Amino acid sequence: MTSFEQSVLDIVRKIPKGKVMSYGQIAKYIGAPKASREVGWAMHSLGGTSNFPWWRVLNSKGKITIKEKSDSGPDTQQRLLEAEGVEFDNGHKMDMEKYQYHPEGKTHQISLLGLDESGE
DNA sequence: AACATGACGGACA
DNA sequence: GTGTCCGCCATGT
Repeated sequence: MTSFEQSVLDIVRKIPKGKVMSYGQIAKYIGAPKASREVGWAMHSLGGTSNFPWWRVLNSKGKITIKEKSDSGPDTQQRLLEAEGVEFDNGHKMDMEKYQYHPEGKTHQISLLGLDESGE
């Protein structure tokens, strides 16, 4: 486990319920803006670890680009997100601007969505 | 060591 | 808005 992966896990665990972050955003937050693929690889390594919110991570387009897997596929990820209140458009995309989590940027008035951001 | 691939992202057409 | 290409970085063959 590299320090990079450690950082990724640390950040992803801080994403509150009902919110998401993009691979590139996480990489940038860590200090390696070009290592978006590394973040993706880190998630791949975890391969559906249930005790960690891997599903709150998607690409900058708000699209689930995860590869089709048996245990943790795109369907599973979308289902988990919708279960947290994330609305998907056309059944496969979501409003990134609306649900993206900003660790430092203080969450805006997301409360109007009716989501309980205090729920970790 | 070299080449191909990938849970990415941004620039272009 | 969609499809393709190129750049990045790590891994697998």
